[in-house]
Amino acid sequence: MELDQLTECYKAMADKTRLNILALLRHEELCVCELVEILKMTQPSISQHLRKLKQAKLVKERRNSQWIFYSIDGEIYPFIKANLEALPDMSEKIEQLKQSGGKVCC
Amino acid sequence: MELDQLTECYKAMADKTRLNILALLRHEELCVCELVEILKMTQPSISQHLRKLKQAKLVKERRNSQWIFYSIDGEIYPFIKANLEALPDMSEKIEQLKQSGGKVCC
DNA sequence: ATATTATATAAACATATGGTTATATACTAA
DNA sequence: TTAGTATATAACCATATGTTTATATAATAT
Repeated sequence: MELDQLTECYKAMADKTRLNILALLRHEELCVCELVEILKMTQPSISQHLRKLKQAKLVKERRNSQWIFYSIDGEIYPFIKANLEALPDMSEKIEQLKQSGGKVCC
Repeated sequence: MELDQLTECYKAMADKTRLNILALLRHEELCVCELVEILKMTQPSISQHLRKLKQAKLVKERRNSQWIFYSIDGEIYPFIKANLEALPDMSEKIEQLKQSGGKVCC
C-alpha cells in the first residue's frame, strides 16, 4: 500500500480516545451522543475524533433522522481485522449505556 | 491488549519515516548509517525515530563493534505481521545501497 | 414559523512532535 | 593515549495535535 495512506491510517489510530471509539464500534454502530455518554467527553471533541477516523476511512457514517451513526469501515486496509481484534473488549461499557437508558435518547 | 500500549504502538507507526524504516527492516537488519544513506536524512533524526520504534517495542537493537543493527521485533503485537505485510516493498532501495557500496562502510 | 435536539465547524490555546545544530558517548585503530 | 567513526542525546524552533468554548448547520416537533 501507499505509505501516505498508511501513515494517515496509523495517525488516526494513534490516539487513546480514537482507539476507544474503534473498540466500541467493534460491538455495534453508535451515534455521537452515545459516544459522548460512554467516554465522558465533550461533543465537539468526539466529533473531531470521528472526523479523523472518517478521513482515514476507518469508519463510515449513516444518517438516521437527526442522528448520525458511525460504524467500522476499514475495507481498504488488509490488516484492519487483526488490529481490531487486539482492541480490548468494551461490551461492559455498551451494557452500561443500555442499562442507564442512554440508548433510548438516540 | 492495553490501550496505552496499543496507542504507543500506533503513535510509533504514525510517521512516514518510521514506516519507511520498518519497511526496510522487513528485508534485513540495518545499522543507523545505512538508514541515513537510504533515507537521505540526518543521523540524529534517524536515531530519534529508531528510539521511538524501540520504545514501542517494534524494533530491537544488536551491537556489533561500533555499529548498532536494528531489526524488527514486534513480538508483543498479535497484529504486527499483517501490518508489516501491508508496507511497500523496499528491495530496490536495499539493492541500491549494496550497489553503491554503502553496505561496506558498516 | 419557532423551539429543541444532534452534530459539525471555527477560533483560541496548551502540549506534543519532528527537524536541525551542537555536543556527548562508545567503540576502533594507530 | 589520541584520532576517527558510529551513534545518542540535548537544546531550540516551527508545525501538528487535542481540548475547550462559542457558534453554525441540520433535522424534528410543536
